[in-house]
Amino acid sequence: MKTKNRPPRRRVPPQNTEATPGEQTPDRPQPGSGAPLAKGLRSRTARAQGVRAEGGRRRPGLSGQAGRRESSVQRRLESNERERQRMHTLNNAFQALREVIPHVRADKKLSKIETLTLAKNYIKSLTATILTMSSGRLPGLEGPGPKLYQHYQQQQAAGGALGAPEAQPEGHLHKYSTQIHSFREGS
DNA sequence: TAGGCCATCTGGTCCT
DNA sequence: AGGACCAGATGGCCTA
Repeated sequence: MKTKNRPPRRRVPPQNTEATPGEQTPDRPQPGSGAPLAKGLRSRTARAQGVRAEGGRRRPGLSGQAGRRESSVQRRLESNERERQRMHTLNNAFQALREVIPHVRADKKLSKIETLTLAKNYIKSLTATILTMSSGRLPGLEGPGPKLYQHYQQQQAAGGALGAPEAQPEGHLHKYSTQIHSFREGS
Protein backbone atom coordinates (compact mmCIF):
# COMPACT_ATOMS: atom_id res chain seq x y z
CA MET A 1 0.00 0.00 0.00
CA LYS A 2 1.14 3.50 -0.69
CA THR A 3 1.11 6.71 1.22
CA LYS A 4 -0.36 9.50 -0.85
CA ASN A 5 -0.86 13.20 -0.31
CA ARG A 6 0.57 13.17 3.13
CA PRO A 7 0.73 16.59 4.79
CA PRO A 8 4.08 17.80 6.04
CA ARG A 9 5.27 15.88 9.03
CA ARG A 10 5.36 17.50 12.40
CA ARG A 11 8.92 18.35 13.23
CA VAL A 12 10.39 16.77 16.28
CA PRO A 13 11.89 19.55 18.38
CA PRO A 14 15.67 19.61 18.61
CA GLN A 15 17.21 17.59 21.34
CA ASN A 16 17.92 19.37 24.59
CA THR A 17 21.63 20.09 24.56
CA GLU A 18 21.71 20.21 28.33
CA ALA A 19 20.80 16.58 28.59
CA THR A 20 23.17 14.35 30.43
CA PRO A 21 23.40 10.59 30.47
CA GLY A 22 20.76 9.21 32.71
CA GLU A 23 18.21 11.82 31.75
CA GLN A 24 15.39 11.16 29.35
CA THR A 25 15.04 13.64 26.54
CA PRO A 26 11.43 14.40 25.68
CA ASP A 27 11.58 14.39 21.91
CA ARG A 28 10.65 10.76 21.59
CA PRO A 29 8.83 8.39 23.85
CA GLN A 30 10.99 5.86 25.56
CA PRO A 31 10.09 2.24 25.10
CA GLY A 32 11.49 1.51 28.49
CA SER A 33 9.27 3.91 30.35
CA GLY A 34 6.19 2.13 31.53
CA ALA A 35 6.02 -0.98 29.42
CA PRO A 36 9.06 -3.20 29.43
CA LEU A 37 11.43 -2.91 26.52
CA ALA A 38 10.62 -5.12 23.60
CA LYS A 39 13.23 -7.64 22.59
CA GLY A 40 16.16 -5.92 20.95
CA LEU A 41 15.18 -2.46 22.14
CA ARG A 42 17.26 -0.32 24.42
CA SER A 43 16.52 2.94 26.12
CA ARG A 44 18.04 6.07 24.61
CA THR A 45 20.19 6.45 27.68
CA ALA A 46 21.62 3.01 27.18
CA ARG A 47 22.25 3.74 23.54
CA ALA A 48 23.89 7.06 24.37
CA GLN A 49 26.24 5.24 26.66
CA GLY A 50 27.16 2.75 24.01
CA VAL A 51 25.72 -0.18 25.87
CA ARG A 52 24.30 -2.98 23.80
CA ALA A 53 22.02 -5.61 25.12
CA GLU A 54 24.38 -8.25 23.86
CA GLY A 55 27.39 -8.50 21.62
CA GLY A 56 27.33 -4.83 20.73
CA ARG A 57 30.04 -2.30 20.36
CA ARG A 58 30.95 -0.23 23.32
CA ARG A 59 32.04 3.33 22.91
CA PRO A 60 35.48 3.87 24.33
CA GLY A 61 36.27 6.46 26.96
CA LEU A 62 32.94 6.53 28.71
CA SER A 63 33.98 4.80 31.87
CA GLY A 64 35.97 7.73 33.22
CA GLN A 65 35.06 10.85 35.11
CA ALA A 66 31.82 12.73 34.73
CA GLY A 67 33.56 15.61 33.00
CA ARG A 68 34.86 13.48 30.23
CA ARG A 69 31.47 11.85 29.89
CA GLU A 70 29.83 15.25 29.66
CA SER A 71 32.13 16.44 26.88
CA SER A 72 31.54 13.19 25.07
CA VAL A 73 27.79 13.66 25.31
CA GLN A 74 28.20 17.25 24.15
CA ARG A 75 30.15 16.09 21.11
CA ARG A 76 27.48 13.57 20.33
CA LEU A 77 24.73 16.19 20.54
CA GLU A 78 26.67 18.48 18.23
CA SER A 79 27.15 15.59 15.86
CA ASN A 80 23.43 14.88 15.96
CA GLU A 81 22.71 18.50 15.06
CA ARG A 82 25.11 18.37 12.14
CA GLU A 83 23.52 15.18 10.95
CA ARG A 84 20.07 16.77 11.14
CA GLN A 85 21.29 19.72 9.10
CA ARG A 86 22.86 17.39 6.59
CA MET A 87 19.63 15.47 6.18
CA HIS A 88 17.69 18.72 5.82
CA THR A 89 20.06 19.75 3.04
CA LEU A 90 19.52 16.41 1.40
CA ASN A 91 15.76 16.78 1.68
CA ASN A 92 15.94 20.26 0.18
CA ALA A 93 17.77 18.78 -2.77
CA PHE A 94 15.06 16.14 -3.10
CA GLN A 95 12.43 18.87 -3.07
CA ALA A 96 14.28 20.84 -5.73
CA LEU A 97 14.44 17.72 -7.83
CA ARG A 98 10.71 17.10 -7.40
CA GLU A 99 10.00 20.59 -8.66
CA VAL A 100 11.79 20.10 -11.97
CA ILE A 101 10.19 16.77 -12.83
CA PRO A 102 7.24 17.57 -15.08
CA HIS A 103 3.90 15.87 -15.59
CA VAL A 104 3.34 15.08 -11.97
CA ARG A 105 0.24 16.32 -10.22
CA ALA A 106 1.10 19.22 -7.97
CA ASP A 107 -0.96 17.87 -5.07
CA LYS A 108 0.92 14.60 -4.96
CA LYS A 109 4.28 14.55 -3.27
CA LEU A 110 6.65 12.00 -4.72
CA SER A 111 8.46 9.80 -2.29
CA LYS A 112 12.24 9.82 -2.37
CA ILE A 113 12.51 6.59 -4.27
CA GLU A 114 9.85 7.70 -6.72
CA THR A 115 11.67 10.99 -7.23
CA LEU A 116 14.97 9.30 -8.00
CA THR A 117 13.46 6.69 -10.27
CA LEU A 118 11.36 9.17 -12.17
CA ALA A 119 14.26 11.60 -12.53
CA LYS A 120 16.50 8.88 -13.87
CA ASN A 121 14.01 7.88 -16.53
CA TYR A 122 13.20 11.49 -17.31
CA ILE A 123 16.88 12.16 -18.00
CA LYS A 124 17.06 9.09 -20.16
CA SER A 125 14.00 10.14 -22.13
CA LEU A 126 15.46 13.61 -22.65
CA THR A 127 18.70 12.07 -23.81
CA ALA A 128 16.79 9.89 -26.22
CA THR A 129 14.93 12.89 -27.53
CA ILE A 130 18.11 14.86 -28.07
CA LEU A 131 19.70 11.95 -29.85
CA THR A 132 16.71 11.53 -32.10
CA MET A 133 16.76 15.19 -32.97
CA SER A 134 20.50 15.42 -33.48
CA SER A 135 20.61 12.35 -35.68
CA GLY A 136 18.07 14.13 -37.86
CA ARG A 137 20.69 16.82 -38.51
CA LEU A 138 18.87 19.74 -37.01
CA PRO A 139 20.18 23.16 -38.00
CA GLY A 140 22.97 24.20 -35.68
CA LEU A 141 23.56 20.67 -34.40
CA GLU A 142 26.01 19.48 -37.00
CA GLY A 143 28.93 19.38 -34.61
CA PRO A 144 28.01 17.54 -31.42
CA GLY A 145 25.54 15.14 -32.93
CA PRO A 146 27.83 12.30 -33.95
CA LYS A 147 29.96 12.58 -30.81
CA LEU A 148 26.90 12.54 -28.64
CA TYR A 149 25.61 9.52 -30.45
CA GLN A 150 28.96 7.74 -30.06
CA HIS A 151 28.95 8.47 -26.36
CA TYR A 152 25.43 7.21 -26.07
CA GLN A 153 26.29 4.02 -27.88
CA GLN A 154 29.20 3.45 -25.51
CA GLN A 155 26.91 3.96 -22.55
CA GLN A 156 24.42 1.55 -24.00
CA ALA A 157 27.12 -1.01 -24.64
CA ALA A 158 28.25 -0.78 -21.03
CA GLY A 159 24.72 -0.90 -19.73
CA GLY A 160 23.72 -3.64 -22.12
CA ALA A 161 26.46 -5.82 -20.72
CA LEU A 162 24.83 -5.37 -17.33
CA GLY A 163 21.48 -6.32 -18.71
CA ALA A 164 19.84 -2.90 -19.09
CA PRO A 165 16.42 -3.40 -20.61
CA GLU A 166 16.24 -0.20 -22.67
CA ALA A 167 18.37 -0.79 -25.71
CA GLN A 168 16.76 1.87 -27.88
CA PRO A 169 16.09 5.54 -27.19
CA GLU A 170 12.40 4.94 -27.65
CA GLY A 171 12.55 2.53 -24.75
CA HIS A 172 13.47 5.30 -22.33
CA LEU A 173 10.60 7.46 -23.45
CA HIS A 174 8.19 4.58 -23.16
CA LYS A 175 9.45 3.66 -19.72
CA TYR A 176 9.23 7.22 -18.51
CA SER A 177 5.72 7.78 -19.79
CA THR A 178 4.62 4.47 -18.36
CA GLN A 179 6.06 5.38 -15.00
CA ILE A 180 4.41 8.78 -15.02
CA HIS A 181 1.15 7.09 -15.74
CA SER A 182 1.54 4.60 -12.92
CA PHE A 183 2.47 7.30 -10.43
CA ARG A 184 -0.52 9.38 -11.43
CA GLU A 185 -2.74 6.41 -11.06
CA GLY A 186 -1.36 5.94 -7.58
CA SER A 187 -0.23 2.39 -8.06
C1' DT B 1 -3.78 -3.28 11.97
C1' DA B 2 -0.12 -3.80 8.55
C1' DG B 3 2.87 -1.67 5.77
C1' DG B 4 5.14 2.38 3.67
C1' DC B 5 7.62 6.41 4.43
C1' DC B 6 10.08 9.33 7.13
C1' DA B 7 13.01 11.83 10.93
C1' DT B 8 16.24 11.14 14.21
C1' DC B 9 19.90 8.98 16.81
C1' DT B 10 23.98 6.44 16.75
C1' DG B 11 28.55 4.38 15.92
C1' DG B 12 31.79 3.22 12.37
C1' DT B 13 34.56 4.71 8.51
C1' DC B 14 36.45 7.95 5.31
C1' DC B 15 38.36 12.32 4.20
C1' DT B 16 40.62 16.80 4.78
C1' DA C 1 41.46 15.60 15.22
C1' DG C 2 37.18 16.84 13.65
C1' DG C 3 33.65 16.83 10.34
C1' DA C 4 31.22 14.44 6.56
C1' DC C 5 29.23 10.45 5.11
C1' DC C 6 26.94 6.13 5.65
C1' DA C 7 23.95 2.46 7.23
C1' DG C 8 21.34 0.24 10.91
C1' DA C 9 17.94 0.82 14.54
C1' DT C 10 13.95 2.84 16.32
C1' DG C 11 9.56 4.82 16.59
C1' DG C 12 5.96 8.23 14.81
C1' DC C 13 2.57 9.33 11.31
C1' DC C 14 -0.39 8.14 7.73
C1' DT C 15 -3.27 5.37 4.52
C1' DA C 16 -5.64 1.32 2.80
